[in-house]
Amino acid sequence: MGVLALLVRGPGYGYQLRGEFEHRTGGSWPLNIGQVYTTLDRLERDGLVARGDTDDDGHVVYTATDAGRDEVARWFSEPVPPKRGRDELAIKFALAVTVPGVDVTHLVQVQRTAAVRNLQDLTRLKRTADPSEDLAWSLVLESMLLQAEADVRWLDHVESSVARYRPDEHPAPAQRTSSARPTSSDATARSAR
Amino acid sequence: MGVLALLVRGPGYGYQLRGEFEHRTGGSWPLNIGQVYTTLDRLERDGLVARGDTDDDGHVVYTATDAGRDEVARWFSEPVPPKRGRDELAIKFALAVTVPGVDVTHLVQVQRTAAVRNLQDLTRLKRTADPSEDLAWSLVLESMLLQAEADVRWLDHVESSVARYRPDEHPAPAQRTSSARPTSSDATARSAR
DNA sequence: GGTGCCATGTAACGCGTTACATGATTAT
DNA sequence: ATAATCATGTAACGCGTTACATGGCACC
Repeated sequence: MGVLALLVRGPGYGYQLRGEFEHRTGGSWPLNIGQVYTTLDRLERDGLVARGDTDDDGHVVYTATDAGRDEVARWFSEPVPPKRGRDELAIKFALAVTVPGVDVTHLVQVQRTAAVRNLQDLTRLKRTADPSEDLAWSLVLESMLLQAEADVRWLDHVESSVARYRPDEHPAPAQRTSSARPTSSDATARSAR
Repeated sequence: MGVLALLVRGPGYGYQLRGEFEHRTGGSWPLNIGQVYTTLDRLERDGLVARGDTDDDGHVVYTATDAGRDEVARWFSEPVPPKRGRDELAIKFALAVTVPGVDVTHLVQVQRTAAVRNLQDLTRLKRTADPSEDLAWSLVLESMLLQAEADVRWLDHVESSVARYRPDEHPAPAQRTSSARPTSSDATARSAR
């Protein structure tokens, strides 16, 4: 659908389409060039694009057909399916709390470290992006940022849940001074510590 | 890895493994039974599980090998790869603001409606879940909830970004009469020509 | 005369999805 | 009896990923 949508803008050829797609995502979503051509083949097979003659520069130019435009219009008018789960992070912890002998607390630490680092990288990237220049890229960046924040929040939730419901798998932090442990509150503040 | 991890708990057979996996996710992550068997074949091929004889009830029992246990242990010790993008929602909007003639504001509305509904469904589900009973399922539920919340937040961000940086594509809500409200059919018609 | 980018492909592999086939046991 | 559930598979299809092959062109 991404390639097809780009062709709705106007005719184009494989190599160029990859470049435009990757540009919209600031290069963070590498698109294999081989797949672009096989995708164009499939789109042609399904009657969504038409392969034209090579242009003056020898490029193999494809054009969206009416059926292709309809398909894109439909894609843009329908919401994406709710995509139930299939998040690897969630699956991993769902199984980690199921399989005995897994140090869930340690796993939380490992994952949070990775998530926070990811958050920092994205924040750094954000400073170099200009939404008035590359609106698509800045939107994608913000999407990844919010996703990373949600990951950190969820990891906090996992940690406190394990502490609450599986105390035996949660070796207490030695000090039983005060249980002034923030249960689930501000994830961003905690992760910035 | 999910099937393999379940086998680390102890021997099991295909049908049973699917049941346990789906139970951990409250049935919200349907696992095709055919794939379970092909997956077991592959795991056996790779030496991660061993196919034993059929038990007293005639079940084909598989057992995790040492290599399989190592593999699971490694999986649980390493963070999930950051998974750059590939979020359909983000891709859709990145292209929506790229392709001319797409009613981005309307698309935001459609997506937000779906996201909010999703949020309500999940919240309703959450009330029926007991974390002390099904910790895995309640963690997965919370993951989906936070994801849905992040989606809504991001959609708000998209809307305000479009209003700020693409004011021409953001028709002001100045509907004083039976206004010419841009509908999906308008978007379809526009992009289909 | 290399190095690197532009440009178009082909081939192999893995795996998720769907559909279908088959038979045993259990419930109504 | 018959419908549902348990249980084990096979086959076809689509598609993402990776690797490889080929050739033109530009730049140093």
